[in-house]
Amino acid sequence: MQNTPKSDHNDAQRNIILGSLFDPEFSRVLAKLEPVTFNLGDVLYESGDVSKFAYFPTTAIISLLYIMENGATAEIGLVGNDGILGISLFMGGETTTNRAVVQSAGLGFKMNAKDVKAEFALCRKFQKVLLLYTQAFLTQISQTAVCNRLHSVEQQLCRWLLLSHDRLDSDKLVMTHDLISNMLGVRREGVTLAAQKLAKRKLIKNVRGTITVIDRIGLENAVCECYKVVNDEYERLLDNKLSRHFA
Amino acid sequence: MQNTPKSDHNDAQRNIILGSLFDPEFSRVLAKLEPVTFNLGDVLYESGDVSKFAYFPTTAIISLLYIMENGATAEIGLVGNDGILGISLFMGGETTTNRAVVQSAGLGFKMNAKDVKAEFALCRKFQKVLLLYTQAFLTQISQTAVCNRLHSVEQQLCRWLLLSHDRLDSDKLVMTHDLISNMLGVRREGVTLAAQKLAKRKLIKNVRGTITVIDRIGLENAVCECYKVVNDEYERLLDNKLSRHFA
DNA sequence: CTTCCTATGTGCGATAACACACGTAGGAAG
DNA sequence: CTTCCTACGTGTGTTATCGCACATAGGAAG
Repeated sequence: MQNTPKSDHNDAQRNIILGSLFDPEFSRVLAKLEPVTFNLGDVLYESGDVSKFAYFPTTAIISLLYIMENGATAEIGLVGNDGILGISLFMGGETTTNRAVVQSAGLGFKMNAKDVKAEFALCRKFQKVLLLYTQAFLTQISQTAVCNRLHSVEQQLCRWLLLSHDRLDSDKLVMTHDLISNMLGVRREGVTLAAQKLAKRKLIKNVRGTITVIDRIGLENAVCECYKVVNDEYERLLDNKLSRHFA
Repeated sequence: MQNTPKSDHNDAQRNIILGSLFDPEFSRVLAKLEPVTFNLGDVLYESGDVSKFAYFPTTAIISLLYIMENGATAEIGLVGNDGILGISLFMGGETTTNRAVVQSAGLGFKMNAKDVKAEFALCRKFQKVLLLYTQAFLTQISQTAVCNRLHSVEQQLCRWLLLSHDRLDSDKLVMTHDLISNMLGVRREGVTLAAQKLAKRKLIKNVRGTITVIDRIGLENAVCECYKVVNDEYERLLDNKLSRHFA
């Protein structure tokens, strides 16, 4: 079980929750982590599932979706190296009403539900950062609600691209319009139209199966205020230099 | 300062968070509460405010709104006797990005921010119920996001009426179409149209400044699934017999 | 009873997003 | 090179909601 080489240690710090811990807490938490590879489309939780694990992405992005009875979907929020998947474990509810899907393949770690709860109860710093993250995530969801109500598909696509870009190393988002439309809860054609407009403005490059960010600053100028509200709150609460703009 | 007569004691239990506590914790918490009267339109927090108090409504309803730069508004969620206003105090963020407005006048209690934090750290049961409530509230916001994305104004009005009705003693909602439109983030005319349709179906009565629920069951049949998702989660997490349907 | 403010009712053109249909093209597999 | 699946592009008509304009009516204050 002594499988925690130096590389894992460094990788774990790429996750902001884990990276906020110091020894001896960090080492103790690290000992309970297990590396995970997330593949595109993997379902980590289904609505109502009692999960055995919480997940700490480092390079992957996980999307939380609500699935309607008629099959329509809409994204609640997304989690990358800025957070943890499995809030309900330490909040006490055990389950949520969402599905968690891997939106962008990558790496991360998982931890037993039991260990998460134990550390949450035991370690002040761990508890504090998890609660702060939960508040930040709450802001993300809130702004998703606002944006869904008041903004155009094009603006929402901008916001979504920026939130995803912030959580990736690359400028390439391997992602079909169809998948994006499931996240945004709009038609595939709507995403195509919006992506074309952004491409025409030279903000992104739009080729089969991949959207490439070519003008990050331009995107930030094009997006609605919702992006900044969420980003500022993540920085404030998690001392998070997530945004490349401020990096 | 010995102003905690029997009536206050009973009133406090009407709030589900407070009502979930038992002596001696309940008495200790009660001693730190101060009765409050909430008047329609009162702003309890502004976006970014560090509040000195958390609020526990008993008969009032508080609405959390996001205000856009251009003045447009949209509701994130609402809090009545089922919850607490001031999640950011114990989550650690101190402020939120929302405005808290009294949507329906009534009574409740407030508690010093310092006392809230102290009790949260000290009292396991208090901490537990607050975190469970926060998860329930998170579900409410999530479903607001979904509903904003996928459902019609009429369905959203149904949901909003039911959520409000659940948190009131009366069948009369003292509320103009204009105010409702601010909550739902739609035009006043849109609310008028939707309310007329519901009135035509004999689900509500619609007179100047007041909407009266006359067929609760009918409304529950007319509403989208979002209402039930939220309601079920509140019941599951808070053992909450809030819904009159199940009362 | 009259005035006047506010809430509601209503109509109309504009727009964004929808549903559906079908054409085109990238690129892996044979 | 051809086949074929999938992703993307595009057109048409429909619908929900918007923005604006203005008419009506409840009801408190004088």
